[in-house]
Amino acid sequence: MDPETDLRARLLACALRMVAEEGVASLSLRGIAKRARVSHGAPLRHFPSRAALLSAVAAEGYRMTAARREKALAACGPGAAARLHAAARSYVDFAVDHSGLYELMSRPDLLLPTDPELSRVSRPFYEHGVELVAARQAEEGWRSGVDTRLLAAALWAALHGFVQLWLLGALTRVSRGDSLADALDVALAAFDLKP
Amino acid sequence: MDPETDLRARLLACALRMVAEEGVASLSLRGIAKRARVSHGAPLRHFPSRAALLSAVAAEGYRMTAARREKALAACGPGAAARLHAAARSYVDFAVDHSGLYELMSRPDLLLPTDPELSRVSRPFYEHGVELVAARQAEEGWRSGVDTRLLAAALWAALHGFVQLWLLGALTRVSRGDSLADALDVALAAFDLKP
DNA sequence: TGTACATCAGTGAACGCGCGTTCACTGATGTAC
DNA sequence: TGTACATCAGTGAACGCGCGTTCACTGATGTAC
Repeated sequence: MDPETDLRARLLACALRMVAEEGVASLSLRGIAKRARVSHGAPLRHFPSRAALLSAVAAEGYRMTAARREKALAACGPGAAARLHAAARSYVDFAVDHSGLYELMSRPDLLLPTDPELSRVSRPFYEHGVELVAARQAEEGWRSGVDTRLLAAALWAALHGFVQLWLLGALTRVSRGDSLADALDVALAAFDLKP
Repeated sequence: MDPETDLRARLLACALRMVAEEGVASLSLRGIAKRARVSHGAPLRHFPSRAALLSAVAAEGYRMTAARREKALAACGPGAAARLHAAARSYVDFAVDHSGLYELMSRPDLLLPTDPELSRVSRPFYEHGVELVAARQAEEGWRSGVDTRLLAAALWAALHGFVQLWLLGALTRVSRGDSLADALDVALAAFDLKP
């Protein structure tokens, strides 16, 4: 906890700030070390490689987006449709608010393919999403004939693609206003994904 | 045309082969020059920078995917729904068959933001997609209340996200079989995007 | 309480790498007269 | 037909950069006796 001693936590905090401010490309070991006011070899005392450090940052991203979903679910109505919609909204909101971090999480070439911490935190996040889809199928008979996991994957894909286009700026030119929430709601409604 | 003299075309051909075989990361100026059996300074006689060369490669990618769509449209039925579906299928097929090139086309950080050739070839491709959506709306009253451009963008986003998940391998574990076409059809049908 | 020792986080110089780009050059080709 | 010149694609050495990682080290901390 002491910012002078817990260098591991400090490095992660610096990396989170850097990826938010300057993007994925700024995440070099040397740059992170410099930001943490520490010699450039020091990070390797806490992470075996750059990819390991970046995987830890990505894992933190999953924790953040999971927390955001929990908050959204706690604040929304009780129906399965409302809950699925709130979760989808929270996912997109997270990605747009933390676009650099989201990009890192989407770049397997920068992460350790088998990092245990990363799987431990990303898998439950995804499984929870599948459950939200299953709940809506069960409660409403929505898309009742469709394989739940494939439906969840397709929804995830649509959200992921939506975020990428939004970050590219391709959607601002397209949506009526500049509001992300409006554009997303219209897009979700077009696919019958809104309650 | 002469492979010994038209170095520009040769460089593009080499880059296309390299990105297919070894991915985006292999596309260094020096590597491309080496593959073309030419000194590492030679490419800069034909392209002002690495980003310019990569933009020309990406433009070729748009030409390829547009050609693929034309072929698919020529082979499919006459209805607007069938045509939209065929175009969507051809887009995903192209991305999966040329995943490295598709990744390059999706990486604006590697391309010139305002390359004229790239816009000249990508904009019509996208506009044609919008027209296919509009045609289905007009012919069938499908999603008739929804803004055409936003609907097209949402569809594009869904396809793009689908491809990314497929290339990640996330969908093979999810779909009933290993067939891309099957998974895509189920996903599109779930969103009422199939005829 | 004091001494000897082990541990280990962090240092900073160094290694070796590939990169994009620059630059003076060579040598072939085409053109003007 | 022959000479002088301009053009220009391609060469290869060099520059300068930032990178991940290695390595011998320092110095503080904790522990055993």
